Amino acid sequence: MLLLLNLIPTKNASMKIKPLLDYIRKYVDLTQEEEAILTSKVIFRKYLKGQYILQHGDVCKYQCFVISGCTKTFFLDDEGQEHIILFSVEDWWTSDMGSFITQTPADLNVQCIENTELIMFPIETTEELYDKIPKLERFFRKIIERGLVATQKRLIRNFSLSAKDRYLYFKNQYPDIEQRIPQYMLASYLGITKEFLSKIKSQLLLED
Amino acid sequence: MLLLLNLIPTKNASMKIKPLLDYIRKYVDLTQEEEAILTSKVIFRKYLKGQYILQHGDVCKYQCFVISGCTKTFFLDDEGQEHIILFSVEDWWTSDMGSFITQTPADLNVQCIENTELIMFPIETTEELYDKIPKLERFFRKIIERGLVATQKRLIRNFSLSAKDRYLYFKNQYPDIEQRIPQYMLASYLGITKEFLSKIKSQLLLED
DNA sequence: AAAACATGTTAATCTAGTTTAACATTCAGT
DNA sequence: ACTGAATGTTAAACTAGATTAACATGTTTT
Repeated sequence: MLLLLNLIPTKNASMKIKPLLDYIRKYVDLTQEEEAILTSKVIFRKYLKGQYILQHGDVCKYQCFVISGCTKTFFLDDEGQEHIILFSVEDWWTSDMGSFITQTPADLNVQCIENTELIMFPIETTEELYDKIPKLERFFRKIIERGLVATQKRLIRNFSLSAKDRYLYFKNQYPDIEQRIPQYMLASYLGITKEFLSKIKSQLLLED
Repeated sequence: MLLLLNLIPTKNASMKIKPLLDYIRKYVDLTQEEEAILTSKVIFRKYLKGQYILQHGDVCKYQCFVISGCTKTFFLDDEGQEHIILFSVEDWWTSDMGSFITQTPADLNVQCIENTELIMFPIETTEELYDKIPKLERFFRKIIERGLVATQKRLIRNFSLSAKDRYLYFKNQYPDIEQRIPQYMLASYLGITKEFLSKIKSQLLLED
């Protein structure tokens, strides 16, 4: 019975793709035909907690939209230290853009820290999709613009805020994410050690 | 005589815009008509050393391509400390993308640290330009993708490299820029104090 | 040529954040 | 219920980089 249901891809796909279409609608208006073309060109996929969507050294073949779950994007420095640069939850994107646009081996790793459902845009169909649906190119331009601004602001925060203020900013900006991830991963994201994050939190508890 | 020459805008413009057209050609191929439309929609402007192209609090109305000269993009933190996030020289871009895309007051300042010649893309004609020349939207998508990757890599470097290694990276990546800017600005860009940069440089001199 | 200002150096003291290591706690697997 | 692995806390010693301040050099302005 379950197997049978899996043989009806369009119905299945049209339900799963809803979060993405809702998201796209905030930026551009697609016709029903355009939505159908889009649906036919993307890939739905589930990963289990711990699985890698992208591994350092592999060429990044997809830009991924997260339907459910949570991923961490990180790299390992020369000492093998893990540095998390992004958590992606529902309605966020993940990939190694550098690897994707140049089709060279990735510096970054993307690993699921929860069971995760994704919609993947394969590199082979991306240009075709832009040609067929110029509005999608506009959409991607806009979200990449926003991505650039967000990254720039993060850079600024790292320059100008103390570790404590970066933690408070994160807590305030993404109140739900803190509950979903281990503290040592948050410490890595904030650019500090887990011990120091622990110290910051106990200091904050004393303050009020 | 000089005045007379200035009355021939097209010829003037067609000479000045060459560096931009050469730059665009690396990403997309424009027809002669498209190049002419582009030329008619952008603004050429010169600034003197010290002048501001954008000031914190103003809404950013332009994305600027640098033909000659050098600008610094910076912000002031709560203590009034200046943090430089970008130097833009020939063939680089500058603006406050966050302010530009949302048309809200800028966090950033852009100031010329040399006499600087720019080509400015005004916000009012940008969408029109994208509609008339979809290849330009592709062009901007591509350069913004590259901008995002560069910013992300800078974030990674700030997390994983020591001040010394960040300095060496800069020196290696932009050997000519170091000669054009005062050390205290480079220190600000690297996220360290000018005194510490001075120490790093004297340490490096001792090393070999 | 002097004054004034911008930039650079050196060195002492200070601090934010790291490292190490010992000990709790939580939670999954048997 | 027991064990081991993953995660979290605390505290001491340590280090990268900041701060302050005194002095040096260079470059505009008058």
